[in-house]
Amino acid sequence: MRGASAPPPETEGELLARAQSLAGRTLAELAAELGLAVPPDLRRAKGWVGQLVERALGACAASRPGPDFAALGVELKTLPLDRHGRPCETTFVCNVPMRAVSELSWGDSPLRHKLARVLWVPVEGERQLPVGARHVGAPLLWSPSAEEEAVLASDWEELAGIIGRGGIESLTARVGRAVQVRPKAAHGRVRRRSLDAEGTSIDALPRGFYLRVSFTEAIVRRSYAAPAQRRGDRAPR
DNA sequence: GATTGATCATAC
DNA sequence: GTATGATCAATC
Repeated sequence: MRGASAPPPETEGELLARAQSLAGRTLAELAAELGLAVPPDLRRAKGWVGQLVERALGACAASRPGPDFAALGVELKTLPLDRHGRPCETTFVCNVPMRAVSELSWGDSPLRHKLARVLWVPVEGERQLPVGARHVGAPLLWSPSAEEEAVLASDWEELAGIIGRGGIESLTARVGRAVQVRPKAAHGRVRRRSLDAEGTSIDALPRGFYLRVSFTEAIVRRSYAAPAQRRGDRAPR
């Protein structure tokens, strides 16, 4: 992706204010300001919306490891919503550290670190809407509540336990209440070193941790339910 | 219609 | 190939 990029925000408040200034704008407007072309659809540009918002907010380069806003310790996630305010997709969090997973407790897991502080930026995501016509919604700076963290930690223990015992090949996306493990690769022939139940090294398809729709839906629903107590506010536009 | 398993683009 | 950003599309 070519084009310009905003300077990085220096404080969380500045980041949030900048994200709020994006609310109500269309992706075509943001793209024009950054000198970027809008793709006809996302089939061949699946990360385009996320990268566009990264640039608009001055996040670090998209391909580098670590938080999007390194100095602030904040991770940026765009969240595609349907007309009812429900996420259209699950949310990728991080790759599964196949071999190290058995040595990691929830406290030092990549899952906890990635989700410690997240700036959620909702974006209209229905496929029938032309990409450029989609609106950015009101942002939400989030950290897991005690209840949310308890669910995430329990999922980590269960999923990491299965993988740590060499069960990666038998692990399906049905396991986990808030988090699930699914393939994460460029194509089906990609392999990564893992361990089977006997501790023998095997080559397995890389996997990632994803947040279920029900979990992210609850996050956005709560955040817009409170302000909506004043007369009939609805999902962000 | 929702979910799972598969896949796409880009930077280094 | 690895890591970033995710959505697609077959199937349940």
